Amino acid sequence: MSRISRKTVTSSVVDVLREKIVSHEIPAGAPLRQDALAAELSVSRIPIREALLQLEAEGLVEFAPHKGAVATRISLEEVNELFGLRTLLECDVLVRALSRMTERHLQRSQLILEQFDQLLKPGADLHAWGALNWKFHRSLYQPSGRKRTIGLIAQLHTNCDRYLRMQIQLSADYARAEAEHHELLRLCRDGDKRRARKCLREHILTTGSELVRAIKSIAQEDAQ
Amino acid sequence: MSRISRKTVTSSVVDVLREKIVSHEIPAGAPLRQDALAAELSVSRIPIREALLQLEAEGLVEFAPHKGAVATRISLEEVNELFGLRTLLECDVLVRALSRMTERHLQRSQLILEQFDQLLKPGADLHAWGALNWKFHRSLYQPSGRKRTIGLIAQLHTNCDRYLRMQIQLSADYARAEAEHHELLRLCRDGDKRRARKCLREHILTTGSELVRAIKSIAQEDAQ
DNA sequence: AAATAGGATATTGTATGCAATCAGAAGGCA
DNA sequence: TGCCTTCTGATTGCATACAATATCCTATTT
Repeated sequence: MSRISRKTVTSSVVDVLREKIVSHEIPAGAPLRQDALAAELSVSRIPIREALLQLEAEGLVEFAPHKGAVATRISLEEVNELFGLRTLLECDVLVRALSRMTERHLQRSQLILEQFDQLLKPGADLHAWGALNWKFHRSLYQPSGRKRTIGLIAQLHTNCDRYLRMQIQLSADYARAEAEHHELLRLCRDGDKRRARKCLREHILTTGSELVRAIKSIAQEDAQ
Repeated sequence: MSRISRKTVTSSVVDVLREKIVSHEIPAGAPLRQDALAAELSVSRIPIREALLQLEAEGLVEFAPHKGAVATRISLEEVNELFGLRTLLECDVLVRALSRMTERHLQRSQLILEQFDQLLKPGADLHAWGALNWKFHRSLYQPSGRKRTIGLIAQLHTNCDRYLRMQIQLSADYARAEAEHHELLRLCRDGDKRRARKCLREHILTTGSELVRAIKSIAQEDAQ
């Protein structure tokens, strides 16, 4: 069942670096020295370079010829753009998915939500939370069959996660997200396209604006 | 003015291979042997590998570990999805751009359209046509300031171009596109968001469905 | 003292070579 | 014959080594 899939060194490096960047272990703006990373991960620079190229495509890294890679720094405008893109793409694909959604799909999504409930208590393993969140959203979109769109959305989620993890004050927002997930799934079960779409739209946009607000307040504290 | 920008070998290889794929000199489904390409372009396999990774991110190539890269094969559904995505993203970004569009922007777009007129006569240098087409669209979207979105759209255009070039019977469709471009620019000048959006939407969607129709008829001929 | 040129050092870009893996053919066994 | 194993050639993945470029420091000049 579980495919053996020989992992290449490069793909492992991609995963490690992605997590380091999304978790801010590598902070935004930090230069990514190939030698240093190679030594740290005990590999040569080739897989490091190839990994950095892939991360550049994901928007987590910027490459400058002969100067090296840097973890992308993002502005408030770009956060807005990211969440705007998510709204646009996810609402579209959700509506398409609703036309083809079966009981089976709904049950799968329900199961993921139940895993969520268990996760929330111990107090926020952010990595697991982000992964599950994406899994839930993806589960809703998959019946649409729009693989390319879903791939794009996946990248947007990775980027959004990175900034969501800047917020320390979690419980309130995550509880809200949790409630909205249940509401969304209920509307999908009812097949109410219009309301489901609206619910998703607000789910994404409020998350985005909460984030922007939090970042702004952090920035103000720093300025003092 | 024009930055010197030392081109790396890798970036040249990316350009060469992209053009080969988009122009169908490398046909869909063809395997891309690293050694062969390296020999052909007189470089080592390293820049070839790195180029293939970038092209994978652009959706022109698929990489399978230990098996190598293949020029992506695309289905009719995916063509539909591509044009659907373009519609969604481009209409959104156009509306945003219209709020900030100045006379300067309009003039720049106008100039590009004039270059178009000259191009059409000699009889379709497809590469130049695609490049100009993108330049015109981008010019309309740039005032939005949505860099990330525009980047995504750029990739979609590359992919669409690739399939547009399957159509041999050009003049009719390109003349239509040409007329629609003028119409679109006029509506932008008027600041008529609703009509401009609708015009763009139809511009993209009809191009897409014409393409699908053409591909279908080709496929039918082949089947006989 | 400020600015500039030059060179030393750090870092990236690319080539070459070897190891790991895959695909297909040859051969053994039921 | 049909199926599984083993081998061989082709191909990719990765490490090492070298070349090209950028960056920083210093010395020199004005």
